[in-house]
Amino acid sequence: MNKREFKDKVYIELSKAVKALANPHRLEIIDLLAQGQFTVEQIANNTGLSVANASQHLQNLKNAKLVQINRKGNFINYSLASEQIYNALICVRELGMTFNAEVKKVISDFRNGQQEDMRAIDAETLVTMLENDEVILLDVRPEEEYSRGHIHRALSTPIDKLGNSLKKIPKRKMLVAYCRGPFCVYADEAVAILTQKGYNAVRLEEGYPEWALKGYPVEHI
Amino acid sequence: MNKREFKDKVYIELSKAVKALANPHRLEIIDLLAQGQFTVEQIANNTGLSVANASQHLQNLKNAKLVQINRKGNFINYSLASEQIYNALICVRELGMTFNAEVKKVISDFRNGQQEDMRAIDAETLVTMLENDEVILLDVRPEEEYSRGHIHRALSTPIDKLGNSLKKIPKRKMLVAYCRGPFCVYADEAVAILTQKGYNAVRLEEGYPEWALKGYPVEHI
DNA sequence: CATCTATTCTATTTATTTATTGAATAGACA
DNA sequence: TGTCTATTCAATAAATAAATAGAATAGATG
Repeated sequence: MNKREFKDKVYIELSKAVKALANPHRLEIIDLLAQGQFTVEQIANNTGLSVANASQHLQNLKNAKLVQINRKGNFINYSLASEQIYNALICVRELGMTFNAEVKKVISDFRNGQQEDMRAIDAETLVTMLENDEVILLDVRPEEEYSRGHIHRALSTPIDKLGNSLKKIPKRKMLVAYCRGPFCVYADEAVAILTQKGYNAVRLEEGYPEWALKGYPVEHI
Repeated sequence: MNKREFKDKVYIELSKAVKALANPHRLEIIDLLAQGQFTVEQIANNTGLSVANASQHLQNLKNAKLVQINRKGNFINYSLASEQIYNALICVRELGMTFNAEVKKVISDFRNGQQEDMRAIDAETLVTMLENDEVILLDVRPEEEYSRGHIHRALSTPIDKLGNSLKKIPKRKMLVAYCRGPFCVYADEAVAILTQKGYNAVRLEEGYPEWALKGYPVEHI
């Protein structure tokens, strides 16, 4: 094997891993799987794909060793093969958000369209606020995802049942809502509703997976 | 814009950045550009591409804002748009090397093919050794790349003129050779030659760009 | 201004990727 | 054992990406 053959082989193999990530649907699937395991149908529903199409993309990710399966009864659950995969997604997200102005534009357009000034606080600030007991932290993801793991001291208030949860929440404290990550809009929706109801609410910049990856305190049941 | 449209747009834009990296030749080009700026022809020569083809790939990278141009006389020099791009490459490299066993295999096959036990030391070890004046550090990249920037206290001993350089190098000290990065074979070739001539030589795990990115001492002229 | 040359563009062919549909499969459970 | 069902496979069509070769361009230099 000469130098050129060696380099060709190495870069071709390397590009296979990148190609597995080089598709909008697969990026969305990885982002979703960072919350935990999901069946093919759940993945299809969450991403707007047909089941067959979702399955194909999952095969693609599985071949690249980025996801793994785990059979439970009649269902097959897909999950990330390792935390490092999410790390790569964060890397790629940084790249996209830094060098593709369009990404930033789409996000700010969407948030402005919601007619809310979506201020966000970061993980470090939240840690201090939680220590001082200044805030109530709301996990607005579906309950199932909360139960798999959530930020220490967060309450489960799924976005679609937010109305019910409000009764228990006093208005005098500041609320912080978080969800799956920067491209998940549950927290935005929650802040919009809460603000409209007279609460003082902001979103957390980080989603649950990033929070956990940074080593901040989490709880599993 | 509804939720689905928003997500579709975000992930499509995000995938554009990834698609720019999802090609073996473009990965190799990025790896090369981490050494500094190169003309289209230099890039073509270094990667085994035709000039027209290299130019096309460069346009692709330019559209994704990953590389920038800088005109000098009759030539156009391409360089990475920011250090962060190389960061993304490292991320992707980690992903590939961790989850694609084939990458590791190709590398070890190639090194074994050279009939040398290619031991390597890491940056931290080297720093200590340099402080204790225990080693001579050799930059075996082309002289031009050395002159753009190199590791503090390294000598320029380009691989194709290594024979000439040897006269000045005493045999009693250990030699450490480094080059462009993990997929560059100059350091391997150098270690093979040096060992064969009776020197005690090893390669540095990191290439120059990684060394610099980690904040270890460098020198520019 | 004319020429030279590094680079880019255009057109074409070939290869790869994606979505869709309907059929096939593999495992669970009665 | 047979049925049920979640998932995958296979075939096709449509879209996108890549390599090649030759023409075009833009800027430098005399």
